[in-house]
Amino acid sequence: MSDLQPPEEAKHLRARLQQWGHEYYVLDRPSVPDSEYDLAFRRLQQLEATHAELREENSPTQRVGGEPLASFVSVEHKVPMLSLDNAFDGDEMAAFLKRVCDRLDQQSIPELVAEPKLDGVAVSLMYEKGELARAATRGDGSRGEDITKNVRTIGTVPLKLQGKSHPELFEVRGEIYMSRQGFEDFNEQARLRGEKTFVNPRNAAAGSLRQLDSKITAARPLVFCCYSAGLQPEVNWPDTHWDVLQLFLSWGLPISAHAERLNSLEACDAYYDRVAELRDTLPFDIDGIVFKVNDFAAQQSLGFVARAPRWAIARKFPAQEAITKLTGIEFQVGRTGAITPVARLEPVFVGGVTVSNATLHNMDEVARLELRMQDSVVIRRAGDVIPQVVSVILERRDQNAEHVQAPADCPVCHSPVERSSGEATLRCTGGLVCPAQVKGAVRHFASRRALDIDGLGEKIIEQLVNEGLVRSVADLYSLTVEQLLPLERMGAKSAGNLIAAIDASRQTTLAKFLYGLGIREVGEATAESLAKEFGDIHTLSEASEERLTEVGDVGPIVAEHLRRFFTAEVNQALVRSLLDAGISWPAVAHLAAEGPLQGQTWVVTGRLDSLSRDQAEERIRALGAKTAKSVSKKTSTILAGPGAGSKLKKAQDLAIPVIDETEFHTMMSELEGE
DNA sequence: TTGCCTCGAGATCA
DNA sequence: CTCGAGGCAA
Repeated sequence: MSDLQPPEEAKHLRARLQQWGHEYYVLDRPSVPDSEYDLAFRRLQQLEATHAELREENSPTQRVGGEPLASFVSVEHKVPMLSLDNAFDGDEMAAFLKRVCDRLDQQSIPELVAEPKLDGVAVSLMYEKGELARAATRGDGSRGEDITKNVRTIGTVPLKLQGKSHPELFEVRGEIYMSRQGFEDFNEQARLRGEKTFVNPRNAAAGSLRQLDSKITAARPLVFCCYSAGLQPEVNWPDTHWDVLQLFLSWGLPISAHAERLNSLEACDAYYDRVAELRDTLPFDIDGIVFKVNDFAAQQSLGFVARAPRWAIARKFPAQEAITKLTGIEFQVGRTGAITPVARLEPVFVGGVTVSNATLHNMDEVARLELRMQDSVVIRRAGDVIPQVVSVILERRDQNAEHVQAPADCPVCHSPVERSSGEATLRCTGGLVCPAQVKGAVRHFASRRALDIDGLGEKIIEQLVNEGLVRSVADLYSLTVEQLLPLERMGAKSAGNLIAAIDASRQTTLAKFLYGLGIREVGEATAESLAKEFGDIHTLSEASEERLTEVGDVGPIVAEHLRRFFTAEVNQALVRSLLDAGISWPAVAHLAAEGPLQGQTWVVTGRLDSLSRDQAEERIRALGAKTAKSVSKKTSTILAGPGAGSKLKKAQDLAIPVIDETEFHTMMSELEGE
């Protein structure tokens, strides 16, 4: 070996280490003793240490981690990482398959690929010229974080693909997880060292990936398993999902050992039952089975809904349940005054976490459960996360158990409670008199998506309101450093930072401001639409309900909430003082002002192929027209796709021009060209 | 809703 | 050393 020149020797060592690593981690069948691997590994380290020019990012030596990062960088997913629709029982599974058949316009079920759904963290790996180029978290689906350095340390992730003829660039998606054994062993070691332990393998995996120091990640027993392609080449690529998995496998990318092709509902159910049976004996946690339509052409014709493909579904295992005791009920008052009963529970470990609270939503739910104080209850972690009280175990009820009383007045400010007809929720009528509502309003106002006031967290708000320093969001703008200093955990530095953050929030956007006001039913999207449509707060605050309804996604209910908000004296005063405090925003060009379609009102209905209805409306509004959801005699034109129903009929009755998608595109490009 | 990581800064102790 | 805030993931 030593008769080789260093470059050749390094190359040679890398090839061998890569092969041995693959045998060890992926195939689980080492062909050489650990000692031989270690020897070669150290030799390579030595070579790289003495010959800087021989260092490589994807050398096996990089598996031990490198220099810590200052922060994670945000990266874009060219192909969005969507989530999957869930099926919680056999009926929903059957309904999914029926939808697939209907949409494909065929009688028989297309071939499906099934595999267990690993309970870990989803990741995207980009391979460029056969080498790992980038690894990223899922994030919000369109942007995630670059965790390449951490992922490089995971033995089962190939740094270089095996074989030849890999595409120039492609993306592998999969799950990074910790095996049950790895998790137990790690915790055992941590306990011995007196360090803190993880509560479940999933959190252990997620936590390990979030380390800025990849050396720490390297010491964690993480495993990778891939389940699909993301960005994929257009030529020289298989036609089916299954073949892609086999191709991945041939390149050394680990795939599920349990993947199978299935052809019927019965086969899917049988597969599900079989894996469910196996679940406890598997070396890793799973939370269901994923079924995907195998053929890419079929996938393509099925397409997507909102944030999930129509060609795949996750059939979840029944949520884990546990029995515990209700120790009390707390009535929480939210920022709109809504009073929510929350069950306080004796802590129980269920589905990997300790649950001690569960929302009961409203008094109807309490009645439905027939819940009484101190009852024994069944708790479930529903869907993914939110704990639910499923039922009461009546046999264990104490004879004298007290009924749950709805509060007659607000538990915080003692204002009267109202329950409007048709609504299940109780509401405190205190408004700004109620400290709980003020705290909620401030928290919302300061939140990231609203005015984004840094450093104004829960505890500080609590103190500000309790001390009487803040009675409404407007009071934030007259706070001084001196007023803040007496608060807990508030030194000169923090106080200065907070005042500066509040000051900075004066410069904002109309949409953020509107959203921050916390008007009922006005979320980010609606606030954005309103800002675009009206451009300034005065016109908006004086707009009639009818005028408001003309805005996309504002219906009669939202319009009424808006009207009610802006006609209330307190709110007018609030807006005035906020503006007086110097809150301002750059003028918004409001789109309805001009454009070739000015004065027209369009309605979009039916299914469109090349774009969503919302996108079509967006495009229409950009040309100056308004869009509405229902047809009236004021409607100028209706864009109708296949499946249009009553709206199309009404348009025909009223003799309103109807165009189809093709005409629409022609028309739009002409007008946009002007 | 819970659990995890990271950062800045206040609190505490030597 | 500990706490609070903030961000992220399921």
